[in-house]
Amino acid sequence: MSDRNAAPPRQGPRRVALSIDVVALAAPGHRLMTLLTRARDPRSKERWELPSDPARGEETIEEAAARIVRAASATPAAQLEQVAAFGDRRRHPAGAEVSVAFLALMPPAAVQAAQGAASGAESAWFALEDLPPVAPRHRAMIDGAMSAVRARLDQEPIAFRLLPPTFTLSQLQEVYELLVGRRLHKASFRRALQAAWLVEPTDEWRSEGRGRPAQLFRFAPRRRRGNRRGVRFDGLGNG
Amino acid sequence: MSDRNAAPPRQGPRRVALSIDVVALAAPGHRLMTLLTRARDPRSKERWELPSDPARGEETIEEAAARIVRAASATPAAQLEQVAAFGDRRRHPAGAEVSVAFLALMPPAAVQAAQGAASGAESAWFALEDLPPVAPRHRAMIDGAMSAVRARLDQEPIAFRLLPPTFTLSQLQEVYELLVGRRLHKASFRRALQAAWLVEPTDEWRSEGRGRPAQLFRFAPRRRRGNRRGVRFDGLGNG
DNA sequence: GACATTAGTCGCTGAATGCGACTAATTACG
DNA sequence: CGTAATTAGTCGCATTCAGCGACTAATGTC
Repeated sequence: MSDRNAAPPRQGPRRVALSIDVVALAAPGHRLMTLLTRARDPRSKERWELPSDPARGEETIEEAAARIVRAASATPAAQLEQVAAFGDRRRHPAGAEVSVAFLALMPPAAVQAAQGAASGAESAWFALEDLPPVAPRHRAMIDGAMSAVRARLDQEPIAFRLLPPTFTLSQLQEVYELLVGRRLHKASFRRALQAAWLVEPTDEWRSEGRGRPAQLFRFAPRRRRGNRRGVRFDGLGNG
Repeated sequence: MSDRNAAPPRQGPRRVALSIDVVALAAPGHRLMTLLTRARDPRSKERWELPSDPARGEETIEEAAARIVRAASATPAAQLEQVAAFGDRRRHPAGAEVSVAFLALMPPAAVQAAQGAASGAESAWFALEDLPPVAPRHRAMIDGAMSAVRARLDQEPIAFRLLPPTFTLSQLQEVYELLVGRRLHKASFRRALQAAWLVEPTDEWRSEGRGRPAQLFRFAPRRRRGNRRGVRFDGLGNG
């Protein structure tokens, strides 16, 4: 991608201060969490911000996002998706004119790994409903990332990237409930799941304290005779 | 992280050659069309490219997209939506390292206006299935724009922006069919439309040559008791 | 051993979808 | 004229699908 700073005709578009910012999302316990880093600019109004950095010379913006996640978290992202570019006048902590936001889906292990670190670490996980103040552009990115999640939830296997490789259907349902923001009916959820051919059972069972043990499943999508059929719920009540 | 090779705090992110590019979409006759401009760089491999320009100093990226449309077409966009940022290694005609693609929904009048202009004009409309070669990044943007259209078609009033203020239901169905890329069943389409409370009839009728005259409708969405209900079709056959 | 707790399934009801077949109103053509 | 062709618009059936309560199953707690 060319920095043809040589002589002739055109030397490419105007140069703009551009940042890549990452909304890392995890669902460890019973709530959604995101990863923030300490403000690097001591004059910054807010004390926390999204992991962010400019893209380097020969780096793709998606590669940059992956690197930024690795720098802020011990665990790499299970999946990276672009959210949008933000080029309005909302303030960015590093003063970027334009920023590209990425959504990083993180396995629950990423949060547990961070818990072990010292509490004075450079980055920490926060519950989404209880975030510290962040710069306006970062707030817009977080909101935009959650909207994107809800919009794509029934098209892409987002929930599975927030779970360990093997999980119970109750765990899966809980993640879906966190993402769509309401309770789902158990029987309907499982029926929709079966129709979508997304999971297959393992022969393991987990007994988690009280109650009947649950069967473990793994993510195993099957393209069944071209019937791409997402997991759709319209208005499931409480279950 | 960051090239902090300088001395004091931080002086904002690295500057990157950034362009704003627009996929203008229209549905004048029985096919989808997009607007291309003549390649501005005489050494360019391709002779046509998407309307494109860097964002100016105090301009929002969306404002820049609106300006770019106005520069390439006499008619302004009926609606602008961001598609995505493209920052991979695919070639951009102006050598931009990162580009933000916008989708511009254009009324049919935009194409008729352009037909009147001289054939040697700086921009021209091309049928989507029969585009001249464009740079790889522009091709990716066009494909991405069409994917975005299909993904958002049942959430947002995209089809209406491609129609004149008043239209027949057959016209509306044709636009939907062009956008989703398959035929729809007439009765099911109208039923879904009615359930979504998106149109209201006018008292005008249009007789278009042979056949029974059709009633004209206008776009008039109603938030009916909180039932946000898009126009959903799963597998409508031919009608 | 009764009870609480969690997992998993069944089956009914009402709503939504796929689709063919119908009526309606106009032009084309002999 | 009158009949066919053409486009608009509606009806109603058969099937599928979503919402939901109620049930059984397997474990731990007291």
